[in-house]
Amino acid sequence: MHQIAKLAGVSLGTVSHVINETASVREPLRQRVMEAVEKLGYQPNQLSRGLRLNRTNMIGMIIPDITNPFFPGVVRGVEDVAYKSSYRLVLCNTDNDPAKEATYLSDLKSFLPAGLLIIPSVDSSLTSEESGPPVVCVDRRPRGWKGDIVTVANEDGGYKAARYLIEMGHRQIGVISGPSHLTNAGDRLRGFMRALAEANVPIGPEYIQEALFDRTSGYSSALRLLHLLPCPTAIFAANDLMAMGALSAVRESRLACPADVSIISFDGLDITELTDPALTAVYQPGYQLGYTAARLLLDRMNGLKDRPQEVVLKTELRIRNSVARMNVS
Amino acid sequence: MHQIAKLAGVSLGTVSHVINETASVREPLRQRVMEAVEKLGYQPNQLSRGLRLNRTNMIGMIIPDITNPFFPGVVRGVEDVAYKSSYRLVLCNTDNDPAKEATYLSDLKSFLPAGLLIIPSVDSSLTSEESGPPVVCVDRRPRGWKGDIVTVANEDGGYKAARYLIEMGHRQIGVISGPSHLTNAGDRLRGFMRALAEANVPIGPEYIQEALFDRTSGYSSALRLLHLLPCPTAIFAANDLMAMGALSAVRESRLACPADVSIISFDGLDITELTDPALTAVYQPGYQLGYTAARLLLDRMNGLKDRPQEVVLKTELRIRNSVARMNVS
DNA sequence: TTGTAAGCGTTATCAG
DNA sequence: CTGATAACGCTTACAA
Repeated sequence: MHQIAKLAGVSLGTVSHVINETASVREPLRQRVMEAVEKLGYQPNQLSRGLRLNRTNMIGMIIPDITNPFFPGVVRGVEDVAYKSSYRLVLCNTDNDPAKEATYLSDLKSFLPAGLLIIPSVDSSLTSEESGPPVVCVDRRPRGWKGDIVTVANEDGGYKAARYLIEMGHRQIGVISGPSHLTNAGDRLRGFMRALAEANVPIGPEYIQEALFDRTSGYSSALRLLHLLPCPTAIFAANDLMAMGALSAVRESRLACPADVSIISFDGLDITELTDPALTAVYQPGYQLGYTAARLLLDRMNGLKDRPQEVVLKTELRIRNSVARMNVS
Repeated sequence: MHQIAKLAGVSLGTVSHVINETASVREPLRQRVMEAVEKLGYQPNQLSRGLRLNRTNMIGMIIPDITNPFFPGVVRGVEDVAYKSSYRLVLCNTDNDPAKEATYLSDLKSFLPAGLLIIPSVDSSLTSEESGPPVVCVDRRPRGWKGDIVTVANEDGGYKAARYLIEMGHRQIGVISGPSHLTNAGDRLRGFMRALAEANVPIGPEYIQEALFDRTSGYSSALRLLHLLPCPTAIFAANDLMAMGALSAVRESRLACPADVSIISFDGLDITELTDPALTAVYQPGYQLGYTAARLLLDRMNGLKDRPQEVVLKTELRIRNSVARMNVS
């Protein structure tokens, strides 16, 4: 910036003024400055800029597992609205590791982002403080979180899954749930159990396995389920990754899906329509989730002062081929 | 920091010394300072810190499409080594949009990252300059790039795919290539063509479709291929996403894979072993790619001054069920 | 309309 | 061993 000022024969202040259009500068001067900017390929230093302004143009986002195809979908939703508003989205992946999440969160904050989007995997380290950038939680609710949040109707989604299984005649049902400390996992399970209870379908505790929302833990949970007697005729996996693991387990047990055991899932990622069989699932709108959260965050960044909002998006049952009709005995 | 100094009754300089262990401070003082740090929940401002030090503790990474499951794998590889060395990885997704890539690149740079990892989708905007943070390219080589780069043996991988198809008796072959301006797409195609030429298997230009490395373009390219006469008995898709699109196309054309048309792919993501049929593919080690690139970047950041390195990882054919043996007529 | 200078939160140099 | 103080690159009153 010094160089520009020198090259254009003006002062630092003036350079800043023409760059930020913060004061009307006479045309010839403006020209000279812009030329200098071009010639030197000047890029403003965001660090000093942010330091001065007390905020940068970046939106930070923390996701638990970049490897789970559900999250990239929500990231795309965020990206689309953030970029259009000329904010830059920077992503941090925590691997579901609470320590990583805490570190990334505080590190991100110390970069003074304009806003923060968090898919929390842990309760701590997140308190709706007044100071600092606006934060909106996405997909999961940390215990005691009182700020903005956008989620999907997990309880209702779980309910729908169970209803469908029951309608298809299943009475011996296994569940692969997500980590119990995650609200979305808990809600899905609760909805599922509610439907079973309403229909008087019993389910023993050993038929409810807790896994980690990833493929390998879904696989081993399914294996445990398949070794139970009586063997479940249907399995509800609380997300697609675990359902895919379950599918592998079924195959390796020399069973057929859905002939021997049906699988119903949660997420409805489009890749699961290519599996064998295509997975019936409760679809949740990942892109919309991100899109909505980002819009809300932008509103906050622009000074919206309402009381905290809670947006809940709908889910929808997508029937494909992984659930067979049972003859009720 | 002011507050800490005041609370501990010392000067700013001393606080800094204590925090960074940049001078041995007498124990009682040190104690007082640390207590103050704890009590105030002090987090150093990375902006000012970076401004002063002329570099931050973040590693920036630019990926072209977070939605393509191949990239999250390489991100994980990077993340693992970066985090262990207490660097923070921040990700930017460009959607294969050259403008976005340029913007993110220059924005990232102006945050003075300690290093930069780029999976380039466009040639421009990347010049191996002396100034600025070390940069290593991953997976694809921009035209004229003379700096560090780690890729996989794409040409050889393409060659392997064609060899296998030929060995299985296929003579009428279609190709769904990636965007021709991307080196990895070009290399894969070149290797593939070389094997065909060596085996005297002809292929008309209309049997080579260029698509965008995503599912929908893979789908429509496959449709075009399937309408040709004679219809290809095998299709090589230059990545898994396009192969999955091709699979959909085959199904919707009421053809069977591999009975009517075989598919061989490139990537070998683990989700493609659950498709129907499981996809035979040239596997490329995504995690290793990221891991290796990150190691190299760390070396550069630590002052390694060698001439630019070029690391090429091996690929490997993974035979599953999507390629049938043909009776050579 | 333009220039000057203070200050954002750190670190580093250099006296005391 | 500790404390002033300048400097990092930029924005913004305020003065000219």
